[in-house]
Amino acid sequence: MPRARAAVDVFQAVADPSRRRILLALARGERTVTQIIESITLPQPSVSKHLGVLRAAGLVAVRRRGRERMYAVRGEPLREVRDWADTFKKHWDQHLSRIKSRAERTARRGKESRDSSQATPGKAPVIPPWPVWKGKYL
Amino acid sequence: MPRARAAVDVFQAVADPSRRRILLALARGERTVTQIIESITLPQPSVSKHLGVLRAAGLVAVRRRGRERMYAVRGEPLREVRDWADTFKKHWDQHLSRIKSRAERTARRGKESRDSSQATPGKAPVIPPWPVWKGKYL
DNA sequence: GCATCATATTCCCAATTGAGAATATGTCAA
DNA sequence: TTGACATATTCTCAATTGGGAATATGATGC
Repeated sequence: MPRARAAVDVFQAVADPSRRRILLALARGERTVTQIIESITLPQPSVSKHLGVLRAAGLVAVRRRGRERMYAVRGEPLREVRDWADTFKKHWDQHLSRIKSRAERTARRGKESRDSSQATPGKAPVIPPWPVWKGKYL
Repeated sequence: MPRARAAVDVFQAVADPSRRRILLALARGERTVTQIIESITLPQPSVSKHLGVLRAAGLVAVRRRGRERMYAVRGEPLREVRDWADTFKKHWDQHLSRIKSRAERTARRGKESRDSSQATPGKAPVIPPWPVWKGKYL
């Protein structure tokens, strides 16, 4: 019921592209906020705010060095993300073989009349052809 | 700079816990919307809407079976999530060893210029102790 | 102290989000 | 056709979000 806040939930924290870019910039080693700002084009307050979210999610660690702050990746929370996605590995392995078998089936019969509107009683494809719009699946 | 919409971006789509639960429910095989509703406690319109988002992200496939609809996981987009998170594997592998080596380096007379913020000569941990609240890092 | 650099915080705003209720669409069965 | 069932869509609402500008805090050097 409670909405997952980006300030706490790793998946939410990682959902923002700017934050992923920040993490990527930090992947090679510690960076100051100024260095991060240089690598990704984003105003300083935004970067600081994103860093705050990443900090709240435990994804970065801070250390003071003089008047600057060194940020470093703290990758451990990402393990959950990886493990979760990895759970579905079989589903993306299976995907191609499914497409393949479907293609073979379709090729064996000449033309397909209509697809998702009516499933053929004998063999109903699990994965229908997917409408694509702007490079994304609809 | 455009905000990533959940209806298109995989990371966003996966950021919602309810949607992750739906995917988990589908992980074992095709399910009807009603079956999904039964496995996760959430009102039907919410489930349908979440399924719409998952569909828009290419994470599920639909197939009609009579008056019901069978949803199935389409895991391929999750590969990007996994690969991205996997990029940081070294950061959770090397986490402890990094603290260790840095502690050793610093202990060996930390020449590292001025850590004017109370660099306790002897050990300056890269990762400060992390405040935890409700099992999450703050 | 004072000016300056580095970073964080606050405030405002438009857009997105997710829940919930009500309603609409579509399909089967009698 | 009528009615029950399965699912989707619409609408409203409150909360969250991210950007931008302005401002605040904090450390350094003179």
